[in-house]
Amino acid sequence: MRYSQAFIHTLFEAPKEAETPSHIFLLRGSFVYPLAAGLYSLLPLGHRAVEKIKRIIREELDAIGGLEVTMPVVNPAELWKKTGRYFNIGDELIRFKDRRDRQFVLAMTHEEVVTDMAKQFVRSYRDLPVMLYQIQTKIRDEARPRAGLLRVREFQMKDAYSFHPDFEDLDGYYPRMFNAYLRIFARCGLKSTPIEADSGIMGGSGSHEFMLESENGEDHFVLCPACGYSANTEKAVGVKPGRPPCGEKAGEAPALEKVSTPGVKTIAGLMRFFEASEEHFLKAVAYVADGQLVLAVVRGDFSVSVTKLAAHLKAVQLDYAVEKTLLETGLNAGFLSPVGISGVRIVFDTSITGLELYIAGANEPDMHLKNVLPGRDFELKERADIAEVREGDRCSACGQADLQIKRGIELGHTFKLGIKYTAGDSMDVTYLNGAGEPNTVVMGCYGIGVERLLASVIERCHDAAGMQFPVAIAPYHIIISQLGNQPEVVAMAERLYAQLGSSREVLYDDRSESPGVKLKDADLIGIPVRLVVSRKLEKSGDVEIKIRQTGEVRICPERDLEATLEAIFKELEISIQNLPYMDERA
RNA sequence: CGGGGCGUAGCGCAGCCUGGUAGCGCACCUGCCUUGGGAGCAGGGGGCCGUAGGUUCAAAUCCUAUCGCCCCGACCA
Repeated sequence: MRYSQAFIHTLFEAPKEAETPSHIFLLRGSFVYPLAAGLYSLLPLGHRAVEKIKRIIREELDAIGGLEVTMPVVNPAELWKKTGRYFNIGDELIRFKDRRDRQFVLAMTHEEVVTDMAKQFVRSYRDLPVMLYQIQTKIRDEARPRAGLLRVREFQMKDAYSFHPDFEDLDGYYPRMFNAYLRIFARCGLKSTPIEADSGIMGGSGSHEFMLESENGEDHFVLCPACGYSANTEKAVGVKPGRPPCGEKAGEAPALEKVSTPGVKTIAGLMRFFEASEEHFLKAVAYVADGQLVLAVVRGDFSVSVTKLAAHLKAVQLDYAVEKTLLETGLNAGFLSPVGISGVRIVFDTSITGLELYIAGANEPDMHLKNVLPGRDFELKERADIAEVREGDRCSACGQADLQIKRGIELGHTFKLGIKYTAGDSMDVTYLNGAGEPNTVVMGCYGIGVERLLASVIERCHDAAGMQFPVAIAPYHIIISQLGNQPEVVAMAERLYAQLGSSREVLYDDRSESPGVKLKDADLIGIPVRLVVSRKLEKSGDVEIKIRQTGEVRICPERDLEATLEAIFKELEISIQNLPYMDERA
């Protein structure tokens, strides 16, 4: 492709809205063009890179028996009502009516549609297992799109769904998908960290998110440097350290004491007032879980994990309680306390024990309670792990090291769905087993955001000058930068373009721009191999080869060029195939 | 949805406080010249100052409303 015809319009300066590297370079490099918040067109370069990612995904999924399909984005609402998601999902799901006033949704994922297909066609155990996948547009009215392609409202997702005769078969299949995911990300040049993810109300027996460690990610996960335990902070369990002795012995506990704390509003203020550190306080937070008021209580040095609390309560909808709700129940926002209230479900975190004294709110303005003893001053009935794990908490898996908290981008998610969508009270999908008895089909589902994967590669592979694509997903393999427009230079560049074009994807920069412009553009768009043709080189019959990733420069006689390039590409491609985590294939 | 910031040429910005003929750099077009890291000279085109009201003789500038975009948070199958 000739650069002058390639619809590439790079930007000298980064548009001001862009802050993360992938966002900046995607815009500057003419890969994407923004249409509205979280909506992007893919320009020719971006489109080519995305198509290459899709090809890798197809190869890996086909290799584990996947069958590609395409399902509609417009779905009848009826189907989504059957699984309950029409009601359970908030504004993120776009709902609308057609001209006949029939209700529809724009699919944000395709469990309903694919399960409907399975219901129609899976009759016998002979039809199982089967894995269907598609690479299709997903629409989600995200509350806050951000960072270019990292979080958008319309994107292409590879979503795969597997159907199994029983949980055992799903458990057997799941590692194959797990490893296909590792291979897909590795082939894109990324080392992904699989972490345990929340399964919450979804039930099922397991879920993994594949994270790319990145400061610009929006997810947090913990990692144990000793045993490798890793999990989303929403789910991760750490050892909660006991608190240092506070001078009082529980056995001879002093009586509950009400203390006036006029004007003391903040935790910091209370700590000064009582001359006590955070862990001596009870922190109570009020939520409304599916319409029911719930008080969550954690030790003062922890915070409530909304995900863990929702999972514990099996709640579909969990929101902070508004002050009005609290007043109606006789509770006082800001001075919430488990002491002396009734008729409200209270969940205590496991950090709270009946052996320590605490300071708590008094449920009335400007009053706190001292010497609060769980078990004596309130019933310590419902205890669960509802606190968010913290950096430095001891690993609960091995007990050997302190957990680290990392930021990451979620590249993909695999999920043992179980029978959430196939159960009798959902879409009721059954097959006949060998004995002629009806059994419920068991499902798994697996997703990868394609454009996010592209952005993630750039987050990881770039320098100050621009992107540095691995060969496998670069929009072109080679860029020929013709410097100078003397006839013999042009002739040489044209010759190389014609010659190399048969075996490689070549972008030929034929513009009559100054050398600086061409070289900067070549760096910016991250083509792995750059060939320079100039008057000086032409005279000696040489071509300059520069490898984008390493910056290595070689001068090569024209007659040796093809062989040299093949050797270079072999090396570049092998260096990806040989990454250590490729050995994790099952 | 809460907090903050920004809307002036394709991009980056100045002008706004203190109202009075809309500017700069890059990009774009024409010509000459130049070709190893975003060249030079000359000429040229491009604007409903986000939108709508209001104040005023006069509004990019002051007031009100509204829309859009970005960042932080909440939320996120």
